[in-house]
Amino acid sequence: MLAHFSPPLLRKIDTRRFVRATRSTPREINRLILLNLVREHQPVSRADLARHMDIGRGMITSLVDELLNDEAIYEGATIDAPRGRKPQMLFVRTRDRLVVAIDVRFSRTDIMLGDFAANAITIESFDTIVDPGEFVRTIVARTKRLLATHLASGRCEGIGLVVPGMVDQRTGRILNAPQLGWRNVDVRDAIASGTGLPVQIENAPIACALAHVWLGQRGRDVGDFVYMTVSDGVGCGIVVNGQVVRGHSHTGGEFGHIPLDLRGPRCLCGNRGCLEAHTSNLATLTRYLDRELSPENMRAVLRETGLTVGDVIQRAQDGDAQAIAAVDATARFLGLGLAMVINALNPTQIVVGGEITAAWERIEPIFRQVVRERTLTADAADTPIRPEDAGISPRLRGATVLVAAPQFAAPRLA
Amino acid sequence: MLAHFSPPLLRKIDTRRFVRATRSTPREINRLILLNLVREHQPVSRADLARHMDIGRGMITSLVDELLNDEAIYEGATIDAPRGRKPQMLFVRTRDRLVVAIDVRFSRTDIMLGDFAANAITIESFDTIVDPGEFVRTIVARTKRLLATHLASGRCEGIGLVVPGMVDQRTGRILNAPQLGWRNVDVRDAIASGTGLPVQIENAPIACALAHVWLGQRGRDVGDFVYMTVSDGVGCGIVVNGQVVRGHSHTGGEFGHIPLDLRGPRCLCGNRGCLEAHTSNLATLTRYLDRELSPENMRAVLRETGLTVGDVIQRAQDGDAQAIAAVDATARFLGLGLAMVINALNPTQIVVGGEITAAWERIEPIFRQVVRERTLTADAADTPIRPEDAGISPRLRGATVLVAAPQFAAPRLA
DNA sequence: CCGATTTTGTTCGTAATAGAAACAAATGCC
DNA sequence: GGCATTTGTTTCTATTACGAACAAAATCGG
Repeated sequence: MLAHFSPPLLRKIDTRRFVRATRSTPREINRLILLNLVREHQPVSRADLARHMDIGRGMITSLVDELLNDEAIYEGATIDAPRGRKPQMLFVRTRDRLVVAIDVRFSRTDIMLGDFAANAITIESFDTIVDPGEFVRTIVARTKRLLATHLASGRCEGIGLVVPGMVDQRTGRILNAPQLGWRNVDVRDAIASGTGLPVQIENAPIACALAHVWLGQRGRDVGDFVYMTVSDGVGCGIVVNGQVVRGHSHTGGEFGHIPLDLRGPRCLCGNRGCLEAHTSNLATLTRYLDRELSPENMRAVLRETGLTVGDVIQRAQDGDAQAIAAVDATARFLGLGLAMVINALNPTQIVVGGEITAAWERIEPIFRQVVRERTLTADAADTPIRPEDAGISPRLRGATVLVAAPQFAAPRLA
Repeated sequence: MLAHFSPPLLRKIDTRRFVRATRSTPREINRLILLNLVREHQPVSRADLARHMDIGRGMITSLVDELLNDEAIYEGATIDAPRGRKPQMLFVRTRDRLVVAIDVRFSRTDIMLGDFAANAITIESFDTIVDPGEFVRTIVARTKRLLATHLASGRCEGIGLVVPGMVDQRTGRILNAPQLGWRNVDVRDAIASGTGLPVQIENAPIACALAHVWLGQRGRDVGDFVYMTVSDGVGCGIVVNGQVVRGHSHTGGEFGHIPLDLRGPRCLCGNRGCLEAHTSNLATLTRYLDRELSPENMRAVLRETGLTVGDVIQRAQDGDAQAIAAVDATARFLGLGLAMVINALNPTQIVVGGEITAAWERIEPIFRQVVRERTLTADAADTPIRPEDAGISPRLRGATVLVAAPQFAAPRLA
């Protein structure tokens, strides 16, 4: 008998769109498992793989031959062993498989040429173009130039595009990206036909969560966690049972617009008291400036003062009482948001990304206290909450994963 | 190549505990698909199944023979057809496969002997026994008597136990059931050894969600939805990507203790302003009585007045202004809770269970208005919200499903 | 230096099984 | 009663997991 989930998740087979097993199904599954084992244990020998999979070495030879043929993996040097024939090590091919990763933000757009492991070859940056047609033309031109310049580095397998908004995965359309003013815009197909490359598009928090799943530390359990971005907006990428939660109409993870206080500050979404209106960069900034947060005066505030949250955090660290108060208040509200996520989903951990993580040492004890007060069990209260690792933009890493991960992801079956 | 999720869910294969495919894997998968097809399309012929699965009839004959041998299905009569040989219909065996379903609530416990389709043979009810040892002895004795009395009805395949609290599926222990005062109590293994039957235990909202998945209308999409119980407590059973969400420490779905208003009424959990403190039966009742909701005076209020939410709803329907105000307020707060769920998970639908559904026609327009105000897209605002169908207790149906569903659920693979 | 030992990787034979096609059975129609 | 039509079974074949034998490559001990 096949093993069932252990806790039983009791997934019902959808009798309208199931995937039947064929004679080649076991081979495809095992080949994929093998590829993932190489990915996580490389360098690794065939004999090691046989032990990991509890399968004969003969089977491994045949599966490895297929993967070598497909250029999914390659053979490296033999390695010293204490006794016996020296094993030949296997590696996943990443260096010469290229991805164009694009991160579109409110003011700036980054475009990176990198390999399958999200190692950057070049990064360019330019002011975000709000007109969709112009945006597509620029992306196509820059992509072509990048690839022409780095022709020798390898073959480009696709373009990953991360946008600040909701994406309909079926059509590839951007349903709503308030920061860009885009509603029901299709840039995916235009870029794909312009460049001749497959384009994957995804909303930012989900892309960051995927980056964490696929490029996080080896061996870390990433089956159930939440990635919370606290930046211009506040949103969550949710991973449950190893899979991303997109929601029925692609608007899952919008914890940012759950109200903390019905009498709270006005939010850009039009309501009052949203989590986002309490904890976004703009919320912290306006709190520091003692101004009202509203769609109307937001750009004005930014222009007049030229301040960013980074500045407020810096001033807080320099002892500015007003800045300390503003950041601490953000930390308290963030605690309520985190408690909300914990109560709703009880993830193994929450990863927090965004500028506010620069003040981690200050905010951590504050939000932790609130989380303790607002959760029901000791385990839940102790849910690990970590800041996103610094380094390459998690969104560019996410964009890369959009192209690379499908080659490694588990198939749908039954 | 195997089909990938479409939208790509990019499930990463867990390289520490994957399930490898063997030579018999395709057969087991296809056998399970076949069984589910019979379940959803019965009565159904072999030729029909071959068309559904896009597979040769020979294959079907052989798979059906296996299922007949295992007594998972049975052959019924032949059916009239316009031309050709009359098809022989197949059915899933449910009538003579028995389940003891137990629903433990705050004051009463129900125990039902039913078949695999949750058709009741007998239902008994008794005052809930709070002492775990005494509880186990009573359950064991009643189970034995039930089975002895109805020996002829079939073979009992297990006991399903639904409790108002968090359950650790690994150990089967009840971590915390505030209404019963149980903390880290193991009744599962005691009942199992006392009766010699396998016992499945689950928390109430998840069990109700599972009942909806497995016993809901045929052909309805149940891959992404939330079951919200609004009763003594307020909790959610979450189903995402076809699977139940339990959470890392088994405390997922606790939307009831997310605050709506930090200055709101005190909640039994110790905090202020929880959704539950605004919308539970007790919250509605105390609001009607204009009393404060608090752990201390709650039982007193119940004893003094002898009132239930049912009474308040009845009075509201009879035109009692105070009752109308109380119910309408509950509806508004419920709207905030529903909006919270929609923003967080964007489910295809939300099913609401509990006494409050008796006032559906009154509360529906009120919470719908709040949901519209507090959601971000038109699709989200229009999320179908339905009351639980009346009839057999959804919790007893859930208890039955705990025993029956594992025989039909999709296997873990890769 | 050479055989024994150990470990890695390959090849080959066997049993199981999906898939296809032929066959048998049952029914209505002309 | 043949013939068409549909259902269900049987038979055959190509594929493939699995196991075992085999070959290769290294160390070690005498």
